[in-house]
Amino acid sequence: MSGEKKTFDSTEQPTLKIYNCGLTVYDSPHVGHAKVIIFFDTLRRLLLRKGFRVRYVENFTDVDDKIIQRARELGISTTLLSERYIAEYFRDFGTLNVMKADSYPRATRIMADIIQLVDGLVKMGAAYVVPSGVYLDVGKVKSYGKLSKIKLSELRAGARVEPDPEKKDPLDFALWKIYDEEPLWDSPWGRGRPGWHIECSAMVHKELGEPIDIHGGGEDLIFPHHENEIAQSETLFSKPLSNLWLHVGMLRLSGEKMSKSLGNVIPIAEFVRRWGPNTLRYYLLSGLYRRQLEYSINVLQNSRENWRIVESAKAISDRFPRIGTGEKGDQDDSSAVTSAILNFDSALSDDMNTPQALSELVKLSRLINLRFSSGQVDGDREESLSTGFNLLFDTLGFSKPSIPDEETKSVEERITSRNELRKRGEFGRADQIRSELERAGYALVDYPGGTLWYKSEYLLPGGSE
RNA sequence: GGAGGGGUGUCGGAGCGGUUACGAGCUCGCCUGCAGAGCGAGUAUACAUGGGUUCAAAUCCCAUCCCCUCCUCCA
Repeated sequence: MSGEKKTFDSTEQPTLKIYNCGLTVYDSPHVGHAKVIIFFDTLRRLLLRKGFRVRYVENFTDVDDKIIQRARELGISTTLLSERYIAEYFRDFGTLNVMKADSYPRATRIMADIIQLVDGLVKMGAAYVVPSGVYLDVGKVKSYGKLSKIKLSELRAGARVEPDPEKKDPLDFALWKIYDEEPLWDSPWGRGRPGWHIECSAMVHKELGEPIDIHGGGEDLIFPHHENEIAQSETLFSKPLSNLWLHVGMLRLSGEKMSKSLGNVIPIAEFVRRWGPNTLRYYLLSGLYRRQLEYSINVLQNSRENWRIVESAKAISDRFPRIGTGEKGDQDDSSAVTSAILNFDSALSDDMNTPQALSELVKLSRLINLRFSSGQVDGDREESLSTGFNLLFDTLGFSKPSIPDEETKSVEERITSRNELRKRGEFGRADQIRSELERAGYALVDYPGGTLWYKSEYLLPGGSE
């Protein structure tokens, strides 16, 4: 709201209430959505590690003009359509290793609460009823415009939509729209459906209670959505809706915002198939959350090169959990670990500086790769490079691909036969096995004690497909 | 037109008054059966432009130019 940073203290305030404005489910989730969701996922992971308890709520907008239109085109019900995309949402964000929210309220499931809020606003005189629906009277809200820092007169001057003659002021917005086409809900003012903004006010009220600690979403929601939520909730409950607002910068594709309306979207599923989930996370965290990020092959290749270093270190540290703890008493990386964690925490604590946090992860990764390549892998203490590395890795929400047991077995068998061939000097056949495994997505690294292998996102087709 | 955010080396991207951010890419070596990972050296002047403040500015101030977002639904 003020554009300033705010400090949370886990001892004074053990539980944080966070609400993120989720998706309107009429199409597949795309990488622009992932930018917001992965940001909030990382924020949650940091807060949890810092000792907070977090109650995180994210909604689905499942009644909306676009959903209705889309369902009509496909000849299916709006419920079926939104269920389909909600299922995709869970599938895609599952592969991106995003933690589940504590609750996923849906507009259609809280109609009674929505109606109650609208009714409250009408009774207070802050909203009025006309034949087309119920509108919030913006003139009754003294601080309207405080979030987006816009003056009413300027908004009116710049308005791009023709005013609805039934509204008192062109800026008044619908709380309830009266319709005669499905889907419909009964209300004291007539059958119809709710306005977009009121659903979030209702969900926050029901699930968390005002004021919440953090309210977030994409920067394109600042106006009018969040401004209107504030107008509704604060008029009704006379207390702040949220103590802090976090808005995530848009993802741009060739200079333009990636959005469903413009049709220039990359679905998450498609991205993951080409680049992998961790490369996406790395890429999205490689810029500050509040800044806009450009989507280009060049940048993605960059992220993928960085991710390669990290995924290699992950494989090494899982194989050698005591790496960097004093091989024969002469090698101890504990101070490197300590300072990496320190820098990492201070970067994230300062308004979630994920690019700096990533650089600490990469530094530790390089150190692990270095120790591995020089054979210093079996330390003698618990606290190791790999402990520190995993801490950063997990806080940023990276993941390791799961491999079915049978596949693990078959890969290991092939590696064994490759190593027998290598022993006999039959490098041609050995290399053939290696390249087959690489085509299947497995990276092989020979070292004096054997062969390390792992599933690698670097081997995915990337932008070449 | 109004509001908000940006313009940093080949590229991504921090920094926002004084220290090499970090990383990727490329070149040449080393290491390796070959790879991978790693190591060493290099990749001229990096901070949109023009003024100013200061002992000192990418960082503060003033102008100018360019880009994006919002002012309709959008993460």
